[in-house]
Amino acid sequence: MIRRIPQARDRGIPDATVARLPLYLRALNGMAERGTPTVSSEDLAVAAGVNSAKLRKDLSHLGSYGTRGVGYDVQYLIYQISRELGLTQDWAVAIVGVGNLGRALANYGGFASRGFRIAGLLDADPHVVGDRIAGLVVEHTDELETVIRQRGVSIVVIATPAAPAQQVCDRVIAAGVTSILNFAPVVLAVPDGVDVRKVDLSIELQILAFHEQRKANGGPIMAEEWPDGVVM
Amino acid sequence: MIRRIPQARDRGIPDATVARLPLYLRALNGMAERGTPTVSSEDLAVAAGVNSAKLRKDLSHLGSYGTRGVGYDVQYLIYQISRELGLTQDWAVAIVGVGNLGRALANYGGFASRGFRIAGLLDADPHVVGDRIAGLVVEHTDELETVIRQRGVSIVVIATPAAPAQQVCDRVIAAGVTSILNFAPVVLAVPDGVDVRKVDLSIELQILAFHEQRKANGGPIMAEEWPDGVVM
DNA sequence: TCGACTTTGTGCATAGCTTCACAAAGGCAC
DNA sequence: GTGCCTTTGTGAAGCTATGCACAAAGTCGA
Repeated sequence: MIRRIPQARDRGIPDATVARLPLYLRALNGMAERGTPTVSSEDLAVAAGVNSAKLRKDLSHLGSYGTRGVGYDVQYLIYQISRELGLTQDWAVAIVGVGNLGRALANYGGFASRGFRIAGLLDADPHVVGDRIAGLVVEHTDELETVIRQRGVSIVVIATPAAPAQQVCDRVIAAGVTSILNFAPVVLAVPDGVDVRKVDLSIELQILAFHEQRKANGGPIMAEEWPDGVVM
Repeated sequence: MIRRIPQARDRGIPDATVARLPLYLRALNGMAERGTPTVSSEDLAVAAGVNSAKLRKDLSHLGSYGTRGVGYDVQYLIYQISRELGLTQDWAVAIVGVGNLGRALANYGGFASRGFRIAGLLDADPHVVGDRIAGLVVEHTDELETVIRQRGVSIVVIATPAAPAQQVCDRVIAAGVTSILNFAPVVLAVPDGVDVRKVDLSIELQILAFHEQRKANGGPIMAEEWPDGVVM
């Protein structure tokens, strides 16, 4: 039926693997810049901060792209991972909410270099609309649907406060978007078929605080030896 | 070295659970603001976007704080989760790197409300040093060790570019910090006993792109049914 | 007090992820 | 070609996380 020539086994890549592919890609790009022609799973694993067996298993899900006794060709592996992640095509991204975070995202260089093109910046605040940020003029959120449809936006970043996030979410989904990156501190309700990924800055700090508290209390072993405290 | 004593009465809370506690906490805070006195695991699970059995199992790791037939007392559960996460104490946080992202973090309200006090903003750029952001004056990174020691900083946020991140990391560890939140796109090398959590904005987009590409290609179900193509 | 009803806490089965360990595969020297 | 060396790719084992299903434990009205 449909020919998928370069891709014999792109079925069912585990989520955990997909989440690590960008990590490998970054490590590989660093090696490519330094002119390294090939890399072993051991070296790449160290550069990416993972176990080498895990790395090999991850890569085996993409195909058999290594050479036994030698390792992986850096350029070829970069291409294969990029293709698997969909980074060989151009993705139009819109950022909704141009506060501090939205500005930081708009100016973040890590997007453009990986095939993500910021196609629109939108905000509800008339004082922000018209500002020029990272080469784009901020538009009013009234234009949300128009921007999405006319510029082929397929990924939307929500960087608004918590309150308007769900409404923005509903609107972009109605406009056909099925991939959302959410920075607002709310759980977005979305229909099946829509992917939401969430980044929460304060959650990460809270997880750190948990571990820090453990350390301060004399380590994880002592904790269990505390007597039961006052119970309500 | 860390002793691992697997004990029956182990108070070790699974990492997956710890990562969800802040989520529950936020949902509970919303309920507390609306004056809700008690909540069932079912309702709280919906608010947090998880399965109710998972929520109950997570909470059971903290203790038996619910009442059968009734649910959980919102205020009491907030207190217990906060205490477990270490949010009942005050954490002094320093942010290194006051670019767009550092500014966004400094102005982010979600920190102060959870016991995280920003005790220092540092940058290497003399043009930025002296700026007043979120009530603090930006200091030069030369002062890093002084700021950490004199203000009791126990958590450091690295929001610098990739290049200086490892050096900043080394210095804060040398100054006694063992919890680091890293926004720089590098894998930080740290000794045992130091916790690093990493937030990478472009990785999240790449994961979204992967799934978006899958959808565009006819969905993940069809993929398995494609015949094997040409293999290199 | 009792019985109907609600909701927790958890045993258990399952699914998914990680790590080990090693046979298979390729390069290289001679 | 042969033998040795390196490194991949993967079967299998072990570990962690998930979700079902239900007994236990509590509330509440009569």
